[in-house]
Amino acid sequence: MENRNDSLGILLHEAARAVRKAFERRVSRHGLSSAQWRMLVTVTKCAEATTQARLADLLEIEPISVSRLVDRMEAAGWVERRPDPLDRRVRLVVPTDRARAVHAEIRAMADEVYGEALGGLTGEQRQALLGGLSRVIANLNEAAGQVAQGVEQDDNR
Amino acid sequence: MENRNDSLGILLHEAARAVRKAFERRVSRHGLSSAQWRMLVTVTKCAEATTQARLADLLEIEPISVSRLVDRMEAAGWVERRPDPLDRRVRLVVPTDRARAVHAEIRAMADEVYGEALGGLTGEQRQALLGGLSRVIANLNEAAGQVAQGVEQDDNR
DNA sequence: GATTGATTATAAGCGTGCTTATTATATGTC
DNA sequence: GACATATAATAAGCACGCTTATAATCAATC
Repeated sequence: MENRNDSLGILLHEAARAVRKAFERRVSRHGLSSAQWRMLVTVTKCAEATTQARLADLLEIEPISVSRLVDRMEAAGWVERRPDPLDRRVRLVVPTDRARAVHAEIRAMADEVYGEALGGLTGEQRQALLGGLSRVIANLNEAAGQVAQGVEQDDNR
Repeated sequence: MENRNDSLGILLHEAARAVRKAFERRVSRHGLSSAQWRMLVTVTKCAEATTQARLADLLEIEPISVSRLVDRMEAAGWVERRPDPLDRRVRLVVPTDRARAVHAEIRAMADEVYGEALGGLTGEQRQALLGGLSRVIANLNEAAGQVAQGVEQDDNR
């Protein structure tokens, strides 16, 4: 505890876990995990029903992870799966009425956790923290892309 | 590319994952995961053999998580378990010769990842990021401690 | 119409964390 | 010495991420 090794990796690991646990402690009476909350936010944000493949893209997790997360959330009554009349491969995911009902409440809890986490930091320091995190993500994702696709010519999007 | 909802929780989650994956990609030929590397650093730092309970405390994970992590690391030849002559409940954990041999090399890889992650940030910005993370951890751990105390008082009718 | 290749979702199995419960051993008190 | 309590390690089973592999369906081409 005293002489903690404060390397970037360990700090990120611990901070992410602390936020996750603080959120889950607060939301425990709803029985919603942090990963499920991320899913619920994303599903709700998409105005209409959403394919699991699109959810995997938005959440940046693998399709199989979406599949099992939706399994549990469907069992818990947070989302429903509906067949797509246009494509029989697809199962569209939509939030349940119950999910829509508690959305604002849980959103407020999440904001409360963020406020608690950032307590004692000035607006400038908060900006520096969030900006630094964004930069770290961008740096490493860029590097990952280069490694994955080798030395490929420039992207023409 | 991805201009997304940059809430603290999501940024932390993604940054921690990006660092973890960047590290594991680099160290993959050693077959050492990020969690195992944290364990190895901690075990090596403790000059003498260490109990699993102490490791759980240092790593801030549960004893059962240590037990299974050590299981896998023992099978992979990174650490050994030895009986404690003074207390037959205890199994002392020590790094193997092989672990000591590659320690410096992997340390360098980790530093490389951190450098890559922090690329483009000034020294001041890096300080702000690391300081902000420390503050977040401290804020939430303090809050968790208070909640734990409250529960203890409330729980006995 | 049949074949080929993508895409969508899922299955199987693993790593890492958790909660809760169990076993073996130490330790303090009568 | 016997008993109650605390501690060290592990077991069982779950959530959530991953890799690799498979079935069903769609789209395009022959």
